[in-house]
Amino acid sequence: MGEGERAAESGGFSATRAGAKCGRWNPTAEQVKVLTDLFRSGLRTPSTDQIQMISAHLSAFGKIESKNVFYWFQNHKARERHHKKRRRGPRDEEDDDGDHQKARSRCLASCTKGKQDAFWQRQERETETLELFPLKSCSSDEEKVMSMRSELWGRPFLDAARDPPLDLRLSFI
Amino acid sequence: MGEGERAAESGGFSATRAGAKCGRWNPTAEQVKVLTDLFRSGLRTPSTDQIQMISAHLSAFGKIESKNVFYWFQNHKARERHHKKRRRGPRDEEDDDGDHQKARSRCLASCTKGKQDAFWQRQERETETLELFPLKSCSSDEEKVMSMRSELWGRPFLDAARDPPLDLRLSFI
DNA sequence: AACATATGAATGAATG
DNA sequence: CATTCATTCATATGTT
Repeated sequence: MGEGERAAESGGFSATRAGAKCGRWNPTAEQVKVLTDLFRSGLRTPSTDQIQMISAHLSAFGKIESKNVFYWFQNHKARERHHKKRRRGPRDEEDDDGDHQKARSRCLASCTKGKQDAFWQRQERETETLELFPLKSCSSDEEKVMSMRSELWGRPFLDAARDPPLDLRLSFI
Repeated sequence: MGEGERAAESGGFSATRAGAKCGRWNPTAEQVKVLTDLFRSGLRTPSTDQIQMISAHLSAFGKIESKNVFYWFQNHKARERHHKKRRRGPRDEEDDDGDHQKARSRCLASCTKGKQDAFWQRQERETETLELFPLKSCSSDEEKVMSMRSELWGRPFLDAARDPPLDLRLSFI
């Protein structure tokens, strides 16, 4: 935030200065104003329709697409949350040099997830006798029913070792 | 930025950057190529066996797990589906998608924008604000559907600078 | 210019 | 299959 006003508009039809470069959307001050207002009003994850409406309204101030609105809310929400965490009082929290915010993230939540193995961890030995014991049990057995829509394209037990990478295209469809 | 973690793509492609930090899978260019190729070939929801095989093949290009393949197809399908809003003639099956490889090597994908249309792009009607595309395309033809689903937003407001969009705040929350 | 920061854009991962 | 969260990449901009 801070310099929300990139360069302000020069009056009439400024639209997108930077946008003229095919690059990314550069919101105008008015657009940011409205978006921020909506956000502060409690809107966090607008639905598709909301996005459409907001985008339509904001197009009055310059070129804008629906995805811009979507991204804006996503980013704003995520960023607001991560900034909240970084707020340490007066030099407490032995944070590093007190600058890098990306240092340690929620990595643990992603790493430690020894969670339930989904179906993609198919075990070959399933051919044996029934050995389908849910190791964890008690918990929700994550059985992805999966469409199983394979049209019997067969299982050409292709050899994945010495193959050109493109030839497998013919194996699946 | 990071601590120079991204300096691994000097060579051909990012090697084992995914597992460097508990992070997520970072597909290589070849992997993306194969996956995209499979997708374009018609594969939408690979079965467990297919996932296994694809993963096995793709492991030749770098570290990969079955779940990565699974998620990749899920995401790709979901994000490609909403761009499926094209209501054009029966022809034009150009699902040109093979340009969305960033490969993490260079900033080549600045304007490429593989157009992984997501749901926020449902019925983007491409407001006629300022059609200023100096570069080649950078825009998806799919966006010009100009759905007239709402005459409310269908008006061509180009100079609605005086229109206070504050009232829409009450409409959403 | 280099550097730092803010932020738009993209996508992997996960959940319902 | 949809919706959302998390993380990263890329770039515009401001500061030194």
